[in-house]
Amino acid sequence: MTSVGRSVTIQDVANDSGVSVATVSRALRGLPNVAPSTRERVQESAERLDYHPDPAAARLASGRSRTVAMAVPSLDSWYFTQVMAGVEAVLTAAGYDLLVFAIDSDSARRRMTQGPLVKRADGLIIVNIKLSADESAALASAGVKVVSVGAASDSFSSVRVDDERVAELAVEHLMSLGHRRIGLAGHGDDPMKFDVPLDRRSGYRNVLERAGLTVDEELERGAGFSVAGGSEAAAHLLDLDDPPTAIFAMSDETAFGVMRAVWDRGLRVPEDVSVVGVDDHEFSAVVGLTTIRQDVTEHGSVAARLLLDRFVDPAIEATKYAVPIALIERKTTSAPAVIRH
Amino acid sequence: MTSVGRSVTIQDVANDSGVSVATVSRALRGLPNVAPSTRERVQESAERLDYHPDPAAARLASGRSRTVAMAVPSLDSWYFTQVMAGVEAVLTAAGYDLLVFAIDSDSARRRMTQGPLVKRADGLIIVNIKLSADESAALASAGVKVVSVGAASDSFSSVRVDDERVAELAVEHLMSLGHRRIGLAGHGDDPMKFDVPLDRRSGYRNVLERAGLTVDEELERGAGFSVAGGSEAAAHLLDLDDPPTAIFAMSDETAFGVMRAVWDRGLRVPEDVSVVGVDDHEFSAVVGLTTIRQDVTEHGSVAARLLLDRFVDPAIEATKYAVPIALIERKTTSAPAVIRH
DNA sequence: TTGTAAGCGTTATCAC
DNA sequence: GTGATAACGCTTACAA
Repeated sequence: MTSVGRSVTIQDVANDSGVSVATVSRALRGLPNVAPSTRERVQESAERLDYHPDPAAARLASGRSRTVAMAVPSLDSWYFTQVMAGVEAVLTAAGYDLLVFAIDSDSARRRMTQGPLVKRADGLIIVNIKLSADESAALASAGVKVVSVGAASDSFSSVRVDDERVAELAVEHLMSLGHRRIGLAGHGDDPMKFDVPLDRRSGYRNVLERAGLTVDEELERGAGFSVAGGSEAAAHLLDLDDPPTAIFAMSDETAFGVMRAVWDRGLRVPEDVSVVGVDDHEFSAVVGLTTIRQDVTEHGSVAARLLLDRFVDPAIEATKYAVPIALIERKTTSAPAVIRH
Repeated sequence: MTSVGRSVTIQDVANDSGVSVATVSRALRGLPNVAPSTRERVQESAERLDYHPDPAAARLASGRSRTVAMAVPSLDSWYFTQVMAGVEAVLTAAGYDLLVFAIDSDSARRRMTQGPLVKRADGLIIVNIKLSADESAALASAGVKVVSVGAASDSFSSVRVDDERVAELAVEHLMSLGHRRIGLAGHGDDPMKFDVPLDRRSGYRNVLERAGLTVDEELERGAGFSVAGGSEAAAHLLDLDDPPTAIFAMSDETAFGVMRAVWDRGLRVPEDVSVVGVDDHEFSAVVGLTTIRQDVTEHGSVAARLLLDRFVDPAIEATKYAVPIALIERKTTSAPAVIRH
């Protein structure tokens, strides 16, 4: 229980151990060219005095902050916070701190690339955010390393799944059960900034086309990767003159919304409508949702690791890491009960 | 697109606007004693040069970091991230940054009160974490303001719900439907650090005792406020010789796990077992879970606001803010189908 | 192997 | 109302 006031500085440790502050700095950071006996003495002093280097001073002198920033479109989505959990665990183990930003407006977006953020963090992990060339350049020139989760990029490393394949797995599964009229919930409305939905739509179309079916754009309905979005999209699809017998939702949360809309109409899943999601959300097992599984936490831990690697070797080349996926069959998909029309 | 290298400093702005750095600092921070014309000129220069003060330098000189840290037991819980969303929104609006820590080990806990964290943040928001006297003292002497969400405290402000009342509402509802044998899922196993479960158990017992029923400890089963915890607790309760006809789960996530366990046994909700949760999770409406609603995001925004208030007036007294609650009746509760034994 | 000292970019305390 | 200038606590050449 220290008294209020000035805290222990490197100078205190230097005095206590009878060496200069420079030596203390070297000793404590494990730099070479320090006599073992000296290092030991310094460490002992630091420990006894409960010394902790001031991060702001270190940042000012060295330019490095041992902090990484993470930017997500929102904080109330399961996916984003799950990624964050993966990021945090790896960062903490490496002695880095995590700064979190929700990028939900243009001003927030500007703050990410221009504002003081670039001086506060050595690296930036963006999730489901697509950087413009200017934004990338600004970050690069400020010396901020970037790793992207969700969206690919040529200028920095990224971790994502093969989104076309994700959709193909889902739709192939539905087709194999006999479905021919398959709805799509979730191709989103912001293609400028985020291309996951577009890739998944491509995968969806690929399978239909390969099977010789014509793509009916009426069956593709935007949704916000959220429960509400899924409900809205499904409501629309089910009101069609010729409604789908199955719906591929672009996330499990979207799928939950779809299921809700189905139930609200007095229909049953999967008897009347089959549903497939993506993620393998914690609740999917509870409600028996068939889904395309991906380890979301791993997205985060891999991203953090790629970033840390980049810190130790800035010359390392940008990689595109693909997380594995798998179809998990549960109870929301079955053969269509009736052949319609 | 600036070139790589040194960024714009206060000196550059000073040169550009023809005043000293001291004046620039004053002008830009809105301090008094600056001629309006000067201030305008400085602001114009800063804008044009795209100047942003270095947070580390400011922190070093002023002692304030315009950053707050948030510590949660884990990042993969809906509750915590929802609180975080509320915190982030308020902080961002006030120009503060958010540092996130998962406190899932003793070393993480130590880092929170001793390590460099205290030099990185002006304030700390803890969620469902109970500080020891020593920890509180350490934080206080380091000048870090604390606000607690979930756990109350005498030394700093807190925001929470009336947890006894939460449980009472839930159990009274069950009793009014005719249930007499009511299970409790979730009183946790870490009473040293977190007293929400204990208060909820008190509320649960209060209602039973008021009704003249005897409390059967066999019906009280720990659970980790998670889906898995709920399943485990429910499995145990349902295997009792005289199983409950209803279960009060301490969170919606716990309730989902309870429901799963009920279904796994071939039983139905609510026909065989009624279930009530707490939170009003986004998915509760989807599955029709009866619950005690609380605005979780608001927990976070209120906490952040209390902290910011404390920054402007450190002498402000510690308050205990109680967030409102309400019973939301849905489809998981009904009268017990059979009067047992 | 160790010490000296010059920064790093601000803020704050004085004078003026 | 404005300007010097001394901190703030550390890192890092450069010397020794």
